[in-house]
Amino acid sequence: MFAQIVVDVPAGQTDRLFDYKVPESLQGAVSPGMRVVVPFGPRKLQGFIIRLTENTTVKKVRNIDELLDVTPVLTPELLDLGSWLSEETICYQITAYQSMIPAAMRAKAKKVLYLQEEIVHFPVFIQTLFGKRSSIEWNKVPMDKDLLSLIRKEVRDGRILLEYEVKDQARKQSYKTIQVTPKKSREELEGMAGNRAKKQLEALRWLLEHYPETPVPLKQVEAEGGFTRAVLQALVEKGCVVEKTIEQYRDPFKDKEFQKTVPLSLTNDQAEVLHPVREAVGTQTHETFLLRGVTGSGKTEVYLQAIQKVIEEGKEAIVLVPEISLTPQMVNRFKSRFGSQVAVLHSALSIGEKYDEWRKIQRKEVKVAVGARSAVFAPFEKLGLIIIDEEHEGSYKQEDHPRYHAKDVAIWRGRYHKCPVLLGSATPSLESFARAQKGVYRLLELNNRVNNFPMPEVELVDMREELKNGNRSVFSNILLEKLEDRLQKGEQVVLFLNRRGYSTFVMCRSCGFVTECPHCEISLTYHHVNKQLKCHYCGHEESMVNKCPSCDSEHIRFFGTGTQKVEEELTRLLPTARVIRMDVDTTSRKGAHEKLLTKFGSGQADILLGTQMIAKGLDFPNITLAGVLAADTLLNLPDFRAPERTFQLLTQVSGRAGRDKLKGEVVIQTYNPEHYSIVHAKEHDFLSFSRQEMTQRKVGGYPPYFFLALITVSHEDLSQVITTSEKIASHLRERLSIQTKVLGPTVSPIARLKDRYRYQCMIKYRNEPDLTKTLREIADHFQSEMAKDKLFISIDMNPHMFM
DNA sequence: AGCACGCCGACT
DNA sequence: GTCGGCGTGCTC
Repeated sequence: MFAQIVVDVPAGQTDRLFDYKVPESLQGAVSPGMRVVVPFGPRKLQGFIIRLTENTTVKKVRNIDELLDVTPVLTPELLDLGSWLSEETICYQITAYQSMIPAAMRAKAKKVLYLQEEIVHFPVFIQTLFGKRSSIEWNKVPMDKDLLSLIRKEVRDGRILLEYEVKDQARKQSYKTIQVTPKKSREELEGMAGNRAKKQLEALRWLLEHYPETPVPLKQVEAEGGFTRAVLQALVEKGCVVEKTIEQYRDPFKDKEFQKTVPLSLTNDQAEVLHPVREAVGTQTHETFLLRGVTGSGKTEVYLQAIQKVIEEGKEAIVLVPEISLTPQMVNRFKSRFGSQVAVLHSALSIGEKYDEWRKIQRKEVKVAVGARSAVFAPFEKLGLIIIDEEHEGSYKQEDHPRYHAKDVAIWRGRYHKCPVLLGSATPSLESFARAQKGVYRLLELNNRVNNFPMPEVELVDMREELKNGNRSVFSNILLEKLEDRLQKGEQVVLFLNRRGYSTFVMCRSCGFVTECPHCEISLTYHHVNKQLKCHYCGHEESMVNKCPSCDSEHIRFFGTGTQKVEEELTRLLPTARVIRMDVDTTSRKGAHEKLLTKFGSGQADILLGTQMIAKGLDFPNITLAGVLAADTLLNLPDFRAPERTFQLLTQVSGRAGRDKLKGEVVIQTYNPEHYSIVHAKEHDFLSFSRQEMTQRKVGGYPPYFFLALITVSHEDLSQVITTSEKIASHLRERLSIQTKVLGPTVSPIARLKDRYRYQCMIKYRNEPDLTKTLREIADHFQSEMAKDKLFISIDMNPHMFM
């Protein structure tokens, strides 16, 4: 028997199936979707079995080395999905498959050196390298030329053994238990009476008294009974007790209690919206629903009751939530309703915790998977419903390979399982909304808030006027007044600013010199905490200078305001205010995100100041004011979705205020108060916004009227980038139809990133059936031609980021 | 991707 | 002669 295997080498030349022989010992144990270790040239690699065959045309087949799974990690469906995904997003098959399983199961190949003789017989260099060890990992060996050649020689002479190992990182957590075997123990007790094993005797008596029937964790026996492991081990050897290793899930929610909730009674609107979804679940029909529901209209309850139906039908559901809003609040709602039937796949979990949650799904121990983008690959086999909450969110598009959109994957799986897909949002993406209006998706609407609370009053503040009136602070007078008012009343405020750090750029006022990242064409952001200048794109850091490096002047000033500076201003202007700042810098530590939110929720702070991450998901009744400090930061980005993102963000931030009995107010500060995305956001008017934005898209030739593909070429050498991107563009113009527009090549909005110059070509098309094929040819052609030259060509179908 | 193999110039 | 530089091609 033979197995066709995809090996873990993401390269054009190896992006195909390799045949291996299934050794006798593994016959019957192997099946498609399992991970294996195979020899590949001189190396050993991880691979996935795609299918099993009876024959092969390959002359010199080698054996599968090792089988890593008992149950396939990829179901037949996921194997299919992976090959579709690699075609659709133009990535290697192995990349697609690897992204479907948790990181812990992606075994990495390792090279290890083993000394074959006494260390003293080796040259000094090698002695110091190994120290007291007899083996060392290759990647721990310093890249020293002389040392490497020395090692090479020793390997050739056989004095050092070079081994390739594939280590499965998947570590199951387990603990040991012991259980007494009463019959054997009684016999032994009598026999032991009077002999020297006093402790053993004691331990046996203790066990028989306290835990005669159930297994007890070893730890517990040590703690409660005060016996040491040595004593218990002796009893195990005598056969009086049996030892068992019990596998344990790491429980990320172990210290938390979930109050059980029951389905709430629905409003008429909710019931009307829920009905067709439940029906589709019941009749097993694939259909994509777009649920547009204003903030506070009770979408989540609709989700919960739709899932209820799925569980009643004996099926399973996936719920996707944007990474950023995978807050405890959101998770709680699902855990509270469905308890232990829920697995949560969250990026804040450790690799081990993610692995455990994933395994609960694989073993069918749960019915619902709640998680960010990659949870769309949850290995369920009886899917009854896939929900994508906040479907317009950019985080559903993966920005590196495979560059998939969770929505496309969800719909593919929905078709496969004949189950509905439910997209929900207060501000649907124009792509989805247009499809719903054309009848491709079915549109469902919730136009009223539960309990009919009014939408908050939104006030626009023209910051140009403020400047004219001599106010140079980040806060308009109106906002400051309202802040003071809320402080006095003891109500809470959220303030939103889309820039972290202290200031966005640092400029010398004498000569105009701006400190830029030496590796990117991006100005450095000043961080006040450690007085460092940081590049937010490559992570470069340098310390702040007092003098201009260009003209020696001391007139260095900070421009552009970030969250750190706002925090400082707040404490200056409102000394009594207790402020919590939430951005990447304060939430990078594990659990920090949750801690800060809990602190705010329990009223230990008055003002929550933050970036994107505070815009959604948080739902505190005492917030009566939401402020957007600079609505234009998003609007001015070089991206055709900028108005759409601005509208969505403003709507979301508005939704934070007044979610309970207290009336909410919103203040939006802007330099573009007449921009349609801001005006319509003020009026909470999605339909007018979408109508106007659609005409913009039509004129500009953007989605949903045209599809896009973006090709970015990058290299350390600028001229290489230009010639290559020109070649690609002209090749595309030759191959693609006349209606398709190939724009560029032009400089990328970030012209240089991590020491690489960047150019891009944009393809706008409506109907181009062979496009992915053509693009794959380009990728193959140039990548193999220039791979050694460190030329990168990235191809992004339906791009969401243009930087 | 890694790695071996092979061909070329520079040295103990 | 041998070592190590890099270009080429293969991995079931």
